[in-house]
Amino acid sequence: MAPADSTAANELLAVRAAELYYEENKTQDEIGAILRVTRWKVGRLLAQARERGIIRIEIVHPRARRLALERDLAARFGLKDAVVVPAPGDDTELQARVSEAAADWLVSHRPVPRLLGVSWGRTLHQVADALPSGWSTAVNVVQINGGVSLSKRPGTAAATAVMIAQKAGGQATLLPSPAILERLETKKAIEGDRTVAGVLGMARGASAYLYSAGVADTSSVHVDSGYLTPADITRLVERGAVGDVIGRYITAEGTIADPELDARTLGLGLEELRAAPWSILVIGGEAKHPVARAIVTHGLCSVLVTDEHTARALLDEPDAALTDSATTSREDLS
Amino acid sequence: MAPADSTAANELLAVRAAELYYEENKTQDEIGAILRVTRWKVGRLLAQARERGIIRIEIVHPRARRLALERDLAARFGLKDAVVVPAPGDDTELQARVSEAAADWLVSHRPVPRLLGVSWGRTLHQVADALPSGWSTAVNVVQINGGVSLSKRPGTAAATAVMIAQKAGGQATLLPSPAILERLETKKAIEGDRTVAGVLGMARGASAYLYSAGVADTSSVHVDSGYLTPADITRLVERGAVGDVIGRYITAEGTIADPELDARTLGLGLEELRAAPWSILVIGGEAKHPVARAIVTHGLCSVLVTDEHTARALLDEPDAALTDSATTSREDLS
DNA sequence: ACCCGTTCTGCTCATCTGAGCAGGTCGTGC
DNA sequence: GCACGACCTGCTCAGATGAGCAGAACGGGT
Repeated sequence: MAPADSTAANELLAVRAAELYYEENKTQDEIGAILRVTRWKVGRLLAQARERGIIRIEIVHPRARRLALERDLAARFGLKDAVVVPAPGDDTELQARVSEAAADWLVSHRPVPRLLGVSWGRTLHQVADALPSGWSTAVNVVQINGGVSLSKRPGTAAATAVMIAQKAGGQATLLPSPAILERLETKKAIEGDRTVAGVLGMARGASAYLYSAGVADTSSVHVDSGYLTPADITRLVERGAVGDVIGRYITAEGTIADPELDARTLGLGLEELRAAPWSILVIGGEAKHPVARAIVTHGLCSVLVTDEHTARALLDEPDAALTDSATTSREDLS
Repeated sequence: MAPADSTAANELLAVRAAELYYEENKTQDEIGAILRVTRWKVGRLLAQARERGIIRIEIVHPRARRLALERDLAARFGLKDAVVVPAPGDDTELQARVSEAAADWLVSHRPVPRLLGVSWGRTLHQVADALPSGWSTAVNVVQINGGVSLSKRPGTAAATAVMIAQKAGGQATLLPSPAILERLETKKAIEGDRTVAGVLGMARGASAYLYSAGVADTSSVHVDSGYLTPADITRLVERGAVGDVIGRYITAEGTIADPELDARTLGLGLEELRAAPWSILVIGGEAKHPVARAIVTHGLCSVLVTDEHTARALLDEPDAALTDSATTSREDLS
């Protein structure tokens, strides 16, 4: 190896070259004249400076993306696509950016889905909002899980689906049913209803699913909507639930946390999500890291739209194959 | 003007183009294919992105410099040269970087000074330390103000000068005298001494001066060395002193704060500094902003080596000459 | 002293990129 | 309805840049 002295001298030269090139907009030739080296050496110095991270290039824009993270996510979890946006400090702003990015993805995604299955929630509503009118032509929309009929703000679930369809000049088909039923028989009865069965059938044939996920805590929409009590949530958490996917609470291992409750939950199943050609998960924020990990590591989505912190959290975790990750996830419960 | 929609669409395109160009190292041609625009448009989008500040390029390195600030400083204060280094959080580190930058400047400065006049102090000592052995050939060094004979660490003033000379393979000539004398007669007597007069004469003929400056407070080396009492400092501050330059306390207006004290101070005068072809001020840190401003605005240095915060502080201050058009001149800087 | 592998240097050449220009597009005012 | 001007687009062409190569310089081992 060359003596340390020459390395250090080169590094200093590289810094000077970088300053002149990037801050002063000089050509490599001019820089060569100033630093008394050939222009080829200037080129090499700049290449070194870039490699060593002396030059930091950042794209500062709310709509910027983190392509490197996207590539890593797709490779690590076998995703068809990933979208990662920079995370602002503000959590509300973060949700907005992630939703906007999801809307962007939908707009530019080809082929355009003939029929889009959607869930509902705050995130999905923001995605709908962010979609430009006429974002596509004749995309029909179908709900894939029960709505919020008990909600304090009734109709938001329906409004989301309708808005998405309307803006694409298509029709929305709503699932006229609560998300979770109190009794299994009721659920079966509703499921057996011709209309409901028809919608579910249509939903199963959708060419893409768009959904978000909730956290298993008392701030959940399910509690808010009256479908679950705080006590239900506590029980779910005791059973290892990290959050819900289209109404179904799952554990870190990607399994149903409470089969009895799940049986009373109306809508598409996890397997249908997993089997779909395009299942797009839109999720952002620190609180959702555990659910996001559960979904992504168990193949429940094929496209992930998220923020860079979530992306890094997912990538930092050693591979799920390691057994002791189970014990680790238990600690989350305490 | 074009409709807002197209502007926004362009901005988004510009962001995508920037990502592909700077993060993915794609050519403008490839980007054009991806974004479905011509490669010329990609070039224009990138230019726009750069103009609008969407792309931020930063050089992260301890030896990096702030060339834009250097240019502004030189233009604003009529300096022959300026060196501005990025400021780390740590103040000790900052001093080290500024000193190192001063050493770098000396090493690469042409023509090499035949005789270099130096002051002393912590900063100067660090500069000496940072100089590489053999940084130049046959540069002789002469002290330009009295030393710290009363100091708790005697000899550091001498050591600084000697080290600088030694590393350049030259001779150091020391000024064998205290910095400030108690009585005017003593000062005159010493000044009249053949040796001292000879050194001072030599100092007046130096081709460059290298010095730092002290703050007018009780942490000053002069107090530490016993030349001044805290009470003296208080009196100086009352008279408007902001700090000392080669032992002489000056006000923000660039004038001698206390002529009586100044008369008892042995060494080069301010006028000699001002008249010198190369007078290099090495100064860094928040506390020294006022002295730095006094020196720089009154032409006492022709080369300034400092940190970016000090540089910005100097530049932010509206010009002393312009009273009401201060805001206008701010805009000019952008 | 000599050889060999590694790194560095300056070069050619093909490619990439920005400046500048002619023609097209759009909105505006008469 | 039409002409005008501002802006945008795609182009030519020259200058800037990176890949790849042959020879030089260097360091270490025998």
